[in-house]
Amino acid sequence: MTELNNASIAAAFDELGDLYELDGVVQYRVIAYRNAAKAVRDASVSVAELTRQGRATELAGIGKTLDEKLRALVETGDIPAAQKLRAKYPSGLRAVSHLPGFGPKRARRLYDELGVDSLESLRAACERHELRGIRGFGAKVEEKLLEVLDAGVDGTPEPRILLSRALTLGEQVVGALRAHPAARQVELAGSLRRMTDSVKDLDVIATASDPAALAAALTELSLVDSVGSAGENSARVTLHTGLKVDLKVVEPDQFGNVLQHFTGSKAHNVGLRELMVRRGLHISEYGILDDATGETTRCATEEEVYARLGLPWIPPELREGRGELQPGVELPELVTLADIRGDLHCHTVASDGRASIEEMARAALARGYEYLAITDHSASHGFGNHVEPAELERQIERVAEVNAALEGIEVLIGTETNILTDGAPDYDDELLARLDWVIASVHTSFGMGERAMTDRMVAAIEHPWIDAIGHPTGRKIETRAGYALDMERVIEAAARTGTMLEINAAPDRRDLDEIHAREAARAGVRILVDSDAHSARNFELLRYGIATARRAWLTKDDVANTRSWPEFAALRKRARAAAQGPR
DNA sequence: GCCGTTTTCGGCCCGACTGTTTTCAGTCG
Repeated sequence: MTELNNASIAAAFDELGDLYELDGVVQYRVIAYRNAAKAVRDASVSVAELTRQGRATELAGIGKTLDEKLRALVETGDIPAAQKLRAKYPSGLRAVSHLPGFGPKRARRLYDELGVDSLESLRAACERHELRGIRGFGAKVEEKLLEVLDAGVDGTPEPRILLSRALTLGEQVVGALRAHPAARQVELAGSLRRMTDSVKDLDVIATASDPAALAAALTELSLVDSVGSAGENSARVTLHTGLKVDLKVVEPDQFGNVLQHFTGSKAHNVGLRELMVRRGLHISEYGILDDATGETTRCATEEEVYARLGLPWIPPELREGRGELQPGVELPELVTLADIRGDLHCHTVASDGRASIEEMARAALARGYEYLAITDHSASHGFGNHVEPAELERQIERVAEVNAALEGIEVLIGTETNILTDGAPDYDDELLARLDWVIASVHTSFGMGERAMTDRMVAAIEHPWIDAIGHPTGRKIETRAGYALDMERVIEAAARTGTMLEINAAPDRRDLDEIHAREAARAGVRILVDSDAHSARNFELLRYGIATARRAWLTKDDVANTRSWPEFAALRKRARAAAQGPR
């Protein structure tokens, strides 16, 4: 049997939550399943393994009952309660309940009264005007529903947009609005401000001398394709790219409350309100109501909001309900882009990059870097753009020449060597030993089982000349899941051998992700944040790797390439082995 | 179904919007 990963366990809990909701159980029970799904999804260790060890209840939100359900899922591959409910409610009903404006209650009513059990039977019922006879439904609902069904909406969520793309657009929108004479403050909020992997839409919060004028200004931007609404203090538009933008113009004395509210996340805000209600404070986007005095406090800044709640200001990247609100928690001083002093993963024309060694080195120098490793693809890359051993010998010479010619930066000769299916690199050790730096990545045979893939990765980690693992899970955001990997074993091996693990900053990778990076750092693994630049401009992409590092609670000290070259050089596995002398 | 500076029972976040209703349930963020 294939190993149950956390994502599939979370999906099982979400499904069971939906089914219970259709069944009409008390809402808090449904919420418990949703919370459990999030806890499993956010868990940094294998929940299946945790369950087998009898430790699943250590997760917040997993109690006796959910532990039993977990055991059934791990042992049999399914949960008996889910099987029963699936037999009771046709699978098409879940799709109906996920239509816009629909939920479990309305789906259930149509099922009970009209026998609607799929999108097809729902359409038929609409066309026969049967819905208007049901309490709570009318002609308008039928009309809208047919529109939605004709548009091909099927209840599955719309694909999310990669952060890099949304942020580029968001910064253009914000820049344009800030330039407007009526604008005072203009800030991005929402998941974009939290720097999540991808976003659904874009929230902008502003203050202005003339709110209606600023709202109108948004609708007139050349980026805008269509205007949904524009009012006295808000506007909603869709950009040419399909991204929706929501602007809210608020009073300056509540800017802090609104910005905090719309930055989220939902989990953070719910957690914050639950925590504060016990202290007699009720938080909303309009202010903080104190039970004791009956007065509502409005805050001009977010700092004031958190201060009024007795908390330090929490960086947006940490607002995910992942422990940032736990009493007594010490918030880390997060790593910043300015802390980075070198990049250990980039490509040149020798493989699939666009620039020469010198161009890359000069660009790195211009960014203020103290070191740069040239790491072209190795001999079996498989996409045509690879470096044969003889070519790598010539790269060693070229890099030495550039390094000698350039003042102020250490240009390192490295490679991004492929990890073959047995875990070996695809250059021989003698050649690898002559390099300054070796990063190793999986680029082939993604389909191996978890055991074999993990063995492969651990073997690479244990290799004496492999200094770091590049994009360790191989995931592509919104496109493909990573290959099957037991990350606990990978992290343990990396910590034991002093092998670094990368946060690859390519915006569609951000791999390691924030969950694994946080766990790796906790285990004592040195984390790299690398651009994987394929052109001089690509060094800019490092900000997305830094965003992931911050979401992983990493400090400057957790990230290896915040160090000076001499300090970093000494941290490399090859340097540590040399320091220990011959074995 | 979970959980505990109101702890083993009785709570469990906040407000807007929508379409249907004469006072509100359900959905959404």
